[in-house]
Amino acid sequence: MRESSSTLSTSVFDQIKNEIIGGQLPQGSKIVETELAKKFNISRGPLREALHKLENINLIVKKPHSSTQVVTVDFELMKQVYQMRIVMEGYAARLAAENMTDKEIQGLKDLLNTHQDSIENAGGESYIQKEGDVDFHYYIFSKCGNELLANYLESKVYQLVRMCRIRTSTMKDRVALAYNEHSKIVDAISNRDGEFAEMLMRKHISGAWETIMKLQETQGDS
Amino acid sequence: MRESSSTLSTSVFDQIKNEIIGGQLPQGSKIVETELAKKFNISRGPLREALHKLENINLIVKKPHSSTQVVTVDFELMKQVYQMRIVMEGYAARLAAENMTDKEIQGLKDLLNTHQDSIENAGGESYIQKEGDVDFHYYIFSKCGNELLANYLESKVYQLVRMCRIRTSTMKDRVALAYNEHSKIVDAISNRDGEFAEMLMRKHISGAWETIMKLQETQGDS
DNA sequence: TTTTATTAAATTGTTGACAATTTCATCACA
DNA sequence: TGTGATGAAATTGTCAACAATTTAATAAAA
Repeated sequence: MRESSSTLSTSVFDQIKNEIIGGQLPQGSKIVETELAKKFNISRGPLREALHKLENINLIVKKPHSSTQVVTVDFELMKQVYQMRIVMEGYAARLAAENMTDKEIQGLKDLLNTHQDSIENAGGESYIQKEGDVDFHYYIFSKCGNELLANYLESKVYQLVRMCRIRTSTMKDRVALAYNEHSKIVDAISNRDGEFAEMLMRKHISGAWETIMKLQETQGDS
Repeated sequence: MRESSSTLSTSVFDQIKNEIIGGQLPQGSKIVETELAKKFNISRGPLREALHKLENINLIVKKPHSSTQVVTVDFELMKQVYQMRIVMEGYAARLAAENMTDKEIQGLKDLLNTHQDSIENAGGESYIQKEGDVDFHYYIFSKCGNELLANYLESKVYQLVRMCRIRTSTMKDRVALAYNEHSKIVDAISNRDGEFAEMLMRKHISGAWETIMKLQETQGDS
């Protein structure tokens, strides 16, 4: 996506991040600085900085003088992550209704239309909708007017969301449902009804979490 | 408070943090690694790690290859910080009402009583109540059952709150008012009414923000 | 056999020197 | 006088060696 790798540390940070999210570095696996440094052909200095950044976005956990591990996204953590989404994205929707410019709201409507098209054309192809879902949520919180909020969601919450293998996108039914819910949220924002937008967004994400929980029960842990 | 400084990096991190919050390192002042390293008698390695951590809790801002500055807490940032307090602490109160054990709720009631005593004894001495206010809020979000949420408030929000010089505690009237509002919040939590607790907490912090805004207007910027 | 010291190996924390980049002052030129 | 190029100083980024700490492996004792 972004090509900001002006320094070795940030470059390696991006690479390791992708490997963790992609699963090449498995959850819970032990991280040894010397090994990783050799792997990326850098010294331990910038590597340690990269690891620090990864720790700060909750992708690895460190104990001083001791072990460093890739985070394990268990059920409890995922529950907390979705609680954070519920409260933060809910409020972001409220702020968006209050602060977005008319032009930005029009952009949101356009985004929604492209998603509708892609759903119709792909006949419910889940992957596209999944990306669409992410785009939709990104659009709202990145333009809500509160950088602290947007930055936290992007840098800490969504990294962990990506690491959750079980996705609502695997449920075909939910694609259309999600679109309808998105549509109502856009209406509320367009009507400048912040309170309603917040409530709808909370319900929307709560619903996604309920779906994940059900899948978790039927599929077992992962 | 805490004496966790098992490593040079964390120790210096704590020291610099205190200097920033205390004002010895003024807002907006330029940070030079070599200077700071000399000041604390450490090399630049651990210092850089400390600076990275400080960047992560929003106390300094870095541009790659370029300037590093202590954050400037202007009105816009403070507004965003209080928005975050409103939404996150509101939700924490909801979770607390749902998740706190009976014993923890009793502890909250006890805490409230000690505050009442200190108000009566000190005759409205603001400092004590200010600390009491902080204790009250800390107690709730640290026992809400969501570590991510608690950690966020502690590490990213409250550091910035401390840097805001203008405090509601300077208004004597607000001390008693705050106590009453705290009391109602405790009742809602005790009654396991999460929705009400969230609403009350939102109102409580919104009120504090309104007070700050008024002071800001009369006193001018700072 | 189990438990507890003791010691060696592995790993992280720290340092000072070196390289790359940016910033700022100086000077030439229009 | 103002503007842009040039180079020196300051500052950050990177490296490889060293020190401190933890982990494990081994041996001694109960």
